[in-house]
Amino acid sequence: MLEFKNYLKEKIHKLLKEKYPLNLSELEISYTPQQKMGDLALTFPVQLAKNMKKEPRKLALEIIPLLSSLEGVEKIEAAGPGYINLFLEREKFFSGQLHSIGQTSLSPEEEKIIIEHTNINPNKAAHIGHLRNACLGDTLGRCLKYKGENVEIQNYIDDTGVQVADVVFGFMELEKKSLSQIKEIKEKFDYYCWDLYVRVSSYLENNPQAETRKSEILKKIEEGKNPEHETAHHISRRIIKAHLQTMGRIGVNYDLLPCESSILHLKFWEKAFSLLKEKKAISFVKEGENKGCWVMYLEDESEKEKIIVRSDGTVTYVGKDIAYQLWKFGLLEEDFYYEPFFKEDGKIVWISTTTPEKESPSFGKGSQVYNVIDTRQAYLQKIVVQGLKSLKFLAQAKKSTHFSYEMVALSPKSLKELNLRVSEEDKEKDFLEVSGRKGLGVKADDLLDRLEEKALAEVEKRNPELSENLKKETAHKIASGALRYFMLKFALNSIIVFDFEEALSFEGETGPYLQYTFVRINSIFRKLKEREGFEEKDIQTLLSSERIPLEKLSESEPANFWDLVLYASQFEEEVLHSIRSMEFSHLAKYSFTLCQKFNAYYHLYSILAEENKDMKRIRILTIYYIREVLKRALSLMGIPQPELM
RNA sequence: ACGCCUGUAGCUCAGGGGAUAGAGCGACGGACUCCGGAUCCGUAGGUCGCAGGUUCGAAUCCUGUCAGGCGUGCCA
Repeated sequence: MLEFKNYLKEKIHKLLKEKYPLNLSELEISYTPQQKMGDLALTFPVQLAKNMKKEPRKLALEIIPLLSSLEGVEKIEAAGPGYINLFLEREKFFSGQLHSIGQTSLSPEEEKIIIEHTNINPNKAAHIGHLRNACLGDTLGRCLKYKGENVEIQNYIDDTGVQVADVVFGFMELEKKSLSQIKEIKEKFDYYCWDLYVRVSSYLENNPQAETRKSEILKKIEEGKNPEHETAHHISRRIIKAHLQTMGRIGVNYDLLPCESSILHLKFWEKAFSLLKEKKAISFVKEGENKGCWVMYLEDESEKEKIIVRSDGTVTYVGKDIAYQLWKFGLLEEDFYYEPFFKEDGKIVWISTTTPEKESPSFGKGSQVYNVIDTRQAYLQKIVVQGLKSLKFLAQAKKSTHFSYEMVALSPKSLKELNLRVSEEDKEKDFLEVSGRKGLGVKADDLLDRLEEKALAEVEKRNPELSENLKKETAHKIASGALRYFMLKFALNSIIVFDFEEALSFEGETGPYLQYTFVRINSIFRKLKEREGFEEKDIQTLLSSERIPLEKLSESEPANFWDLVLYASQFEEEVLHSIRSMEFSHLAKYSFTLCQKFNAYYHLYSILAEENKDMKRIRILTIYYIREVLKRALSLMGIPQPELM
């Protein structure tokens, strides 16, 4: 449809530009609210009439005869306040759609796009908040790749930060464990650290004098070559592996893990610092409360300046982030070294190091960068972009996108279910922020376990004859699909107040509903093969042989057929729309509606039992078309496609 | 105090100038001897927070206002 609309726009513009003041960009083509009004609606006459001081409806009627040469259009009508509605030639359109399956009319616009997502502190297990981030980032990546873009996924690891230091403190000071003792811990390590981190946080709150030791640990971790550093390194690497495994469960993976430790040791910041000073992007404060600091002034003068380098000479988090952002664009004249870290499905995830390695791919040097971080980081992201602007990297500043979304919070009901204790003050609230520090959160693996357990029970109920392995594999796919759809279906601005019952649902607007639809279609094809020996390759014969006699359809079928096909044809428009608006709930909603339309159709018209050959052929082609579109939609959302369920 | 976001059906949310405001859940009532009931069909349920304004047209844009959330660290 995207391609067809582009053709229409250009053609209409060409036909009308002599007579009317009309811009190609203003020529929006939308859909009619009802099939009987036609398929596509041109709304421009209303606006045009205003500019020309004419009556809209008259203008529409005046224009219609000029459009008679549009290909693929059967009928044109004036409608409503002055719209021009187009009726498409159905057979031609449907046939065209079938023949172009597998081709895309989207095309890349960038040299290379870098997406940074997940970014979990490597000191505890991943939780539901991290899952939202990963699902969004991963889906963005999948959609951009579908569009043809060259995409690199980075997962930034803050392996030298205070959060890791906290857990090092816990092991060394609270548990008095040596590194070898830590290595011997057999329990799920990210869970172990989750609890320890909570203990440390409350200990530090009650024992402020311990901060001295913590600062010392932090410093030693940065310095390297000491027990604190070794411990931190062990913890972070082991937890990163746990995170990669967790994310692997829902089909999320990465190309590169850039580490803060590498940024420190390779002196990325020093390079960025001299650049910032050289271009006068930051200034040294001699007077006042920020005396001795290097600060950046914001474009928006109402906002106060942001400290980049503290009066003791240490750099803040944003400072390091500016250096990292510069590197992503290839603007730093410095690079990491890389080594393989983890293998997944034969694909290597690389990690940054400080020592040269024999062979490694090239990373960074993006022409566009997306940072997937929740909305609470909006201020800091703004400063990172300001940094680029101040350095006169205006093009890169424009191509730096904060992919912002609201947080995941916990409902009071979920808290109760988790047996988490909450302060009196927090009890009053409608929802509670997830907090690793307080241990308030649903661990990602726990949620996935529960989803898999429930899915397995459902599979067991329906397909008891399957092998154990197949049951488990199917349950895993359903669990993953349920979670991914759940994380995608909310608009970015919407806070997800997490509720178990809702998240564990497999009915209604859920991932499994979409998967079920897909399974049903495949089931028809499986039966066609079993009963009639009809195979996939026969679809191609059906397609190429003769025309599709839509006139053989009767009663309500033409309308239902056309409604379904026309909607399915909008897939690529939806993908593009989702990318442009960075709102993947559009894609989720679209896929759901497509399934609803299919399921309604499915209940009305049978395929296997249909005796009329022409009708059967049309229906087979229809469900084939829907399956192909649905397949692509699911894969863009990272929702697995089970054989059965 | 300032900045950003949110307020739509009992609940969770779509729709973000255009034709009759939609889903899911929950409630109630139904569905094929037939391709999978994780499905489908129907009924009830709405002053789109409130008040102004712009427009041929406003849930949508603007202003004000009320309510809630999140930011505004020499934390990360």
